[in-house]
Amino acid sequence: MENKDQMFFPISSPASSAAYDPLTTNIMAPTNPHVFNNFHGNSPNGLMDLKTDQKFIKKAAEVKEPVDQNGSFVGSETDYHLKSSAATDKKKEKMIRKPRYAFQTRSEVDILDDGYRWRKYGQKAVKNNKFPRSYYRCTHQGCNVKKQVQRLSKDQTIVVTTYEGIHTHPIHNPTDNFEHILCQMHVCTPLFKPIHL
DNA sequence: CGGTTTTGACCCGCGC
DNA sequence: GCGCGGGTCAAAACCG
Repeated sequence: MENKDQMFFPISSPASSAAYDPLTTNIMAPTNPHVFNNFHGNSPNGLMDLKTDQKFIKKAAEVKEPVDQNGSFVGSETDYHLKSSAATDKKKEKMIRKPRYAFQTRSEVDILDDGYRWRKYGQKAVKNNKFPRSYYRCTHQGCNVKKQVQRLSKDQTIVVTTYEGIHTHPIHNPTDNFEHILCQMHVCTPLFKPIHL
């Protein structure tokens, strides 16, 4: 497969903007507001029939890596099953997982501003990858959406962002953000597809 | 001073 | 049972 770039938004980003400032960064988003509206469940033709109260339990096989050997995106399905009666309440709570969606973009910066405000709560080294994975949580009160951001080791220009959960509130700064997005884009939306994990 | 980032520790599930 | 890897916590540092 030589055409692996077709799934990406090639984004020309100012290399100086390496640091993430959610209050001032309005550029370099990989997608458009319609896509992200799906994440808080406002879209009538919502993303793959999301349900806001969807509750699953993680099966043994968790999603490991949303990208295949070719460097192309893979929407490998997260394996979920119903609660086991044997588990304790606390364990059950821990095992609940929300649907996850991964985006793959080509960008010089790790943090792609999607209009929401995020707080970083962790960073981990990833096996077989010289780049760390960062963990973020939505800062909006009551919104428990998380995302993970990491680069591919074999192509450091590619950033994989994995979202978990659905926003329960409107986008932080939709209009300004989209203006910048359009300015930054080289390719348009039809090539961009969120994949259900 | 309040919100965010950093980072080591901790927990848990899984494979061997 | 043990080690490894992924994910989260939380205290300290940082910053506007």
